[in-house]
Amino acid sequence: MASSSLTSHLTYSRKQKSLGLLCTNFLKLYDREGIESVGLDEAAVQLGVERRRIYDIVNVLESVGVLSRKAKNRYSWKGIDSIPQALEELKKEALRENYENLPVTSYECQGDSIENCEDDKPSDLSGGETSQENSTLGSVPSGDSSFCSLSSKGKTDHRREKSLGLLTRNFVKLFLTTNADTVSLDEAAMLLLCDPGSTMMRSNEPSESIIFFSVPYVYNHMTDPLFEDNSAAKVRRLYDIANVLSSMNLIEKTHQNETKKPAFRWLGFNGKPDNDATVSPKSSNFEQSKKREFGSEITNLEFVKRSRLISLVDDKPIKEQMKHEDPSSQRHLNQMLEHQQQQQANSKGYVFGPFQPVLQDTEKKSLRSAQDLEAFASSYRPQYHNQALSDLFSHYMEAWKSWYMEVAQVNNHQPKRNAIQQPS
DNA sequence: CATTCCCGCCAAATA
DNA sequence: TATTTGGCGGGAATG
Repeated sequence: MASSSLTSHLTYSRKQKSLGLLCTNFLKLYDREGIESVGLDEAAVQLGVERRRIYDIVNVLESVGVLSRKAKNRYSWKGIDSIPQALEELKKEALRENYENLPVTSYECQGDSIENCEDDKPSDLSGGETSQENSTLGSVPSGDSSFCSLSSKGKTDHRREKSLGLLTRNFVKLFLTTNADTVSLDEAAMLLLCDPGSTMMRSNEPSESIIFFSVPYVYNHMTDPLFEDNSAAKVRRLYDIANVLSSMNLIEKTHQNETKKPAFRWLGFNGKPDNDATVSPKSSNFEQSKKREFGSEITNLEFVKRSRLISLVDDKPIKEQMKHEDPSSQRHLNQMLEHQQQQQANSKGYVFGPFQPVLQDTEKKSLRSAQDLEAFASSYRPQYHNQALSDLFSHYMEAWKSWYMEVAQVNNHQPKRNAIQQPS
């Protein structure tokens, strides 16, 4: 009770606590001179969110080079300016991986690593949810480790490296290695986190280059037999990532073909100006080095936060208090802040528009060469990162082909429920 | 109804 | 062991 809300009926909105907004605030709070390291606890307190949330954004941010894990509870701040560098790095890495897997179609090495996500779905009888603790067996140590990036192979095979960070990287790579700048949610979902135990694939002739963007109808994991109930759940991670990424204007949410399915468009660094009412909207012809600025000045957020921080800090572990103390008040406060922010931030979620649009000469040069490589790679047919993805890709290519044909022949109503399962 | 995605339980990973 | 990380999916808000 006692919610009051005399001044304004704060209609609770999910937007107010989205990861995107959180990311924006995070950036606004730390992306400035003088910051060289951030503590998770402070961040959580400053932003008024639970620890868990910080992990989320920090993980995706790290994938883009904004942060770097330094130690427990500590990250070193690299800054937004480090993004292009990181992207370049990612691109190179992606291309490298592609070359490795280029000559596909024949998996000589026995290997036959099970790799990839779990789910497997052993025979077992369907149903039976409650809890899936029988996870073991399927996931034996070693297994995947499918991603290459520098080193890190033996040692503690990050059992954990299965999502978010990796997912983000792959997601970005997808854009970096493709000339198409738009990918639908479903496609991304399928490429990044689908993994049926399928083994078929043959990919005899990839005549088409990128099928993605020429597929007549959009793929929908909800109705894909290969997706099988589970896995569809992981799409949630994509949403998370997408939100954070779009808060930095690295990508944009759109629609594949006009009233079609949702998709993401790659904006890259120095995203797009978009209608942002911050400072000079479009007066400057050149993207003069106007430095990125996230909404120029934070709202009076700092004040309140500060006060709260202080009061809490006063003399004991903040988070302790936060946790045990009735969270409603804090939450309330927090909501107010976010609300304010959001208001000033237009109703689109973009708070800071163009940031650091100019590239260094060196970087430009590097980019150029990278671009060449990319073109080369593209003309040579796109291939995807991890072998896992490559496999998946070819596999789906086949599936798509059949679907395509089917659709082309019938060309009636939407293709629904295609008999494609049971590849073997 | 379908899509988007926040919340936070609880298990690995670490200190 | 205690704490830190962070999968994972229920289910509420939103379209």
